[in-house]
Amino acid sequence: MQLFKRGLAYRKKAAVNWCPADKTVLANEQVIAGACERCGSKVEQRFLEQWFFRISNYAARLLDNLDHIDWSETTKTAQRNWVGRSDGAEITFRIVIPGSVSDEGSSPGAPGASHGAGEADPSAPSAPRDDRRDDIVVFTTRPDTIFGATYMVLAPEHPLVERLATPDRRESIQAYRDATARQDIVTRKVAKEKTGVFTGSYAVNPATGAEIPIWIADYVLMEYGTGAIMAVPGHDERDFEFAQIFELPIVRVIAGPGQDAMTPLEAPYVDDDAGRLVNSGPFDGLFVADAKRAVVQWLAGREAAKAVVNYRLHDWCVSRQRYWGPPIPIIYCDVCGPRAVPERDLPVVLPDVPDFRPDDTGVSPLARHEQWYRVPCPDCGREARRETDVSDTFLDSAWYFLRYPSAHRDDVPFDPVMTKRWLPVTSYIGGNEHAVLHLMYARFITMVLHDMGHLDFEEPFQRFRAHGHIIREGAKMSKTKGNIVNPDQYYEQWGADTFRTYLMYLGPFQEGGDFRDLSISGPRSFLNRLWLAVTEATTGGSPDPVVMRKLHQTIRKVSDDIPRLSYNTAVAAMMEYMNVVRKGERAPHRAEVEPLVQLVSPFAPHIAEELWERLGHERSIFDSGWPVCDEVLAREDTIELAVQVNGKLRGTIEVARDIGQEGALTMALADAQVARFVAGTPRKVVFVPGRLINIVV
RNA sequence: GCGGGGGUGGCGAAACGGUAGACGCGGGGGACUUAAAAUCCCCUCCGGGUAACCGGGUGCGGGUUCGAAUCCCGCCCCCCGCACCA
Repeated sequence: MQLFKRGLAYRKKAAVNWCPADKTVLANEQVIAGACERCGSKVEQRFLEQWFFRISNYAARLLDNLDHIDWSETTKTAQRNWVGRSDGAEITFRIVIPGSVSDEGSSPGAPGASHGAGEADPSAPSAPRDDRRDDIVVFTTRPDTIFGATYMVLAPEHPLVERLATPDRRESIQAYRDATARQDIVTRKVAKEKTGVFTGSYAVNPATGAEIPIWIADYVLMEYGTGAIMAVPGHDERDFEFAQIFELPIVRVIAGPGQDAMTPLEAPYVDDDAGRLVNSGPFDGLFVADAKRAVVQWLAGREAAKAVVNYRLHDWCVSRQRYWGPPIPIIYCDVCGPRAVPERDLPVVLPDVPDFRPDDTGVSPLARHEQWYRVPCPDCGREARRETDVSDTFLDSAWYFLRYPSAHRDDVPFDPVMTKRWLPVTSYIGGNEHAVLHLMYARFITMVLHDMGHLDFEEPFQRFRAHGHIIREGAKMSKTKGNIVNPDQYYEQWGADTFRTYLMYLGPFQEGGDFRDLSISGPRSFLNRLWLAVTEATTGGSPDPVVMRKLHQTIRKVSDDIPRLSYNTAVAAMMEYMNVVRKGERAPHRAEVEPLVQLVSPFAPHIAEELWERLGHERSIFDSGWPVCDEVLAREDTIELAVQVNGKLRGTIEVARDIGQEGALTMALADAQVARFVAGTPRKVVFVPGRLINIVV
């Protein structure tokens, strides 16, 4: 509702995927090769009035902020690609419709006949017309190639198509538009053999003055840029393919290394770093990067072009024609238009109805319940009706983290004091499949709430790390694929603590891998041995200093590893310590194992809590704090120093921790094994304190 | 096609440019036990050698360095995202 009031929520007609058998709208992800993922029926395209959020208004911020937040690089890259910034220009082309009043007497002839580039005089470009109604604006990232634009393509849905279609072409154009509309949204956007139809009309290339044919083709999408392109087959793969099929002229306007302006084109030349302009009048010889600016500037002087940034990011469609979901809180009044439901009437509660399934009309199940949707207009009191669509569940997940600390408040979504204290989220871990959905939506909603003054931060998650995915039966585990492993069987056989510890120990947290359950007995026996060590621990005498040293080294290691998400090495370190504690048959001292129970507690909380109680503590282990490494106790007095000769390991020597190079060299040379390889005086000695000494001979 | 992550024993994996394979699984041998479980002790990268040791070894080919799994250049393969976005 707040988005609506700020003009960030709006309604428009949009194409959706519709499964005729399941009678439901499908997400693009649920359409596999043009068919419904569940029943295999051929999916159709339908046009429905839907609610959208203007996330595209935030494209620049969603992109720029990525440079300042601590997220996995892979997730940031996915978001950058999704937002998809393109720097380019909009260029205006004048239209020439044969036989109409705007036809200025030219005789176009057949498409592609004699409308090549380069024959016009670019120093005398055609003057801009006052009447711009019939102009076509295209978006391009390659304004430098305009001298090679030999035809134009509009999306079949482009509103000017009807005007451009000459009488002899109308029928085939309508047939093509119908065929395009019948395609489902997914196959429409998949690269395939190019198809298209000539409209019969022409556009004037503002650089060359040439009249170039205007085609429609479904490889141009209405929703990106302006829905129209200038086609440069000499330097674009798609245009090249199209031009070959329909025998349209292909002109070279950029030459790169190893090919000059005369070499015939067998494939488009798309390198934009090394190329220089040719056949481009005053711009010949310029590098592409410079030409981009120069051409736009030149055309801008005649109001035929302007620099433009385009984003791939589309507005977020939030309407769902389902029963289960939060009803969109809007009331339609014939007089007042769409009105927000007054705050005092929120939330809009779903009616208790028996028939909540979608039907084949494509409208929401709620639209069948007149007694629910008929309400008076909140402004004028006249008869009005509720919106009957519900909102996308992603809308809820886009702000749930704001609600969590404030779940006790019934009167507001989130408590300002709690929000200030707990948010933004310091560390967030999730699947990378959310990189462009949940994580993008949550950032957008947070930015909006920030702009409205409700939050003092605009990024919800300071740090994000993506966990890996466990692969099973060749696929990522998922509920819809049915290849999940049910943890219940593991809880029963091994216990939840063992299973948790095993999962953390399995491998690097941020990488995935194939599922296998062969080695769960390792973590299990570790916990068994922990249990024995703690329950058999004595309090008499004093702890073994060697064991205590290892204990404090382990505290340091585990404390370092957990924030790095290096859980597998943390568990390994604890196992390693356990091997020291339970060496032989000796009963460990209590001081040797008590801090270990605390280290284990995040991994095996139940056993840790139980052992903690058996150690005589009355309060929970989770109130006990975290053990701290005592660096004095952890320090080694003597170390093993590696001895290399010419970089090859020839032995190790036991030396004082802080031994210097001189002492180490003397001891190393005294070692018989080392001496065998050292003949004469060393040419060079490399000494790495505490690590190794390398004698170069 | 574009982008990201990987390639190390029989397996999962460790390793600030500094002793490759920690830790665990699997395998082999042994102690305790009537027996089993649990526990405890050894061995387990490859080749040679009774052994001490020697040689080789981190996908492939080069390079930098006293020293490379790690850094650089050029390849090969696998996984994951995105993709007719002008």
